[in-house]
Amino acid sequence: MSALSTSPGTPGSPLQAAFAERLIAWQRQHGRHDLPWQNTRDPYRIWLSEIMLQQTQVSTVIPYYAKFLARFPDVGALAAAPIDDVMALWAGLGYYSRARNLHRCAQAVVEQHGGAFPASADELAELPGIGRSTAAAIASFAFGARATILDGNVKRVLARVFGIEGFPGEKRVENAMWVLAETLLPTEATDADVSAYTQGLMDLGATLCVRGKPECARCPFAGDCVAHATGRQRELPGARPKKAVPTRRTWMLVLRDGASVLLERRPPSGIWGGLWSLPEAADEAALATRARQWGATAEPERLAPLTHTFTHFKLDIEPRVVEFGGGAVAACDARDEETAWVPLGEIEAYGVPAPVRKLLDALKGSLL
DNA sequence: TACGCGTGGAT
DNA sequence: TATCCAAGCGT
Repeated sequence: MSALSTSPGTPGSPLQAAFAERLIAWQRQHGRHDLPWQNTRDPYRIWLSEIMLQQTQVSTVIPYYAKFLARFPDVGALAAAPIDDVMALWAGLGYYSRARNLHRCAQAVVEQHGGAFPASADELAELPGIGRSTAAAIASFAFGARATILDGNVKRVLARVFGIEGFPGEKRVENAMWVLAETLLPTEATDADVSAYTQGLMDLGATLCVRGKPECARCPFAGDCVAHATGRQRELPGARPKKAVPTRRTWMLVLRDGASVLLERRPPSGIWGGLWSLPEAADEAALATRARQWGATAEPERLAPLTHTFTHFKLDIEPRVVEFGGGAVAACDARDEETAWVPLGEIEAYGVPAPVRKLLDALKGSLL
């Protein structure tokens, strides 16, 4: 007997029937209505925002969203842009496969759908970078489709209100939540505003039913909430299983020619896939060898090390700087598709990982 | 199916 | 400071 089948969220319960109606009423009065991607039904804008918001907080997304809209006002403009321009604009936002899929998706919409996003969640979910939840969000916001999302906000709300045990990242728990979320959708008969319902799910989780200190006193479901009734808000949803975070170490070469540095294009997959970064090596000696191969004559000098923490590992970066010894930049043939000499003042034109950007910004400051 | 994939905000 | 994890997806 699972927790789900004994909870107040059992299909047919009073709350199950009233959930959508109450949520929509709450959203209209207390939800968010002025985010930059709201008050439009333009699928392009909604899609762009939803991709950026994957695993990323609203406050972080806002400036990136504005930059993208200004540079790429519609899906055609984005599809026609070089991928390097897209990566450069995305740099700093993280999860770079999103940017590559964003570009691929724009091209698919232009080439396969005549420039118009398909209107159903099922069709949207076939496009690159659009999974089940994002497809439902776009379909409901842009087209009023009756489809449910299941993001981190919804998982938290469902786990608490309906008392669903277990870590929602676990497949078995997530599947149960998808089933429950489907049953909670407003019925066809009510002719409800599905976009208000979807926004309500997000808003409730983002503004009241937050992880730290949920504001149960203001919650429309407090009277029916399992977590509230049992004082288990802090324990629901179930925590992610702890795992040790490994530490990796890498040596980065700042090959400097005046105020320009050499950047390398990273492979399309893996960490920082598709971005431009400094040449790397696995140890000090290997880096010195690479420096000589580029034409450096002196030994690379130590710069202040930095650490960068990812979700799944910690990276210790040992930067070394050396003056380019080859004279003219053209001498080492470093201007192909994979390498580029970049003036420190033009780094933002390249997609560069956040810690590398910080390192180069500091170097630029020291040269002034 | 579990895991790899970024960065910065919140506590 | 350390830890968690945010409007998830692809493989």
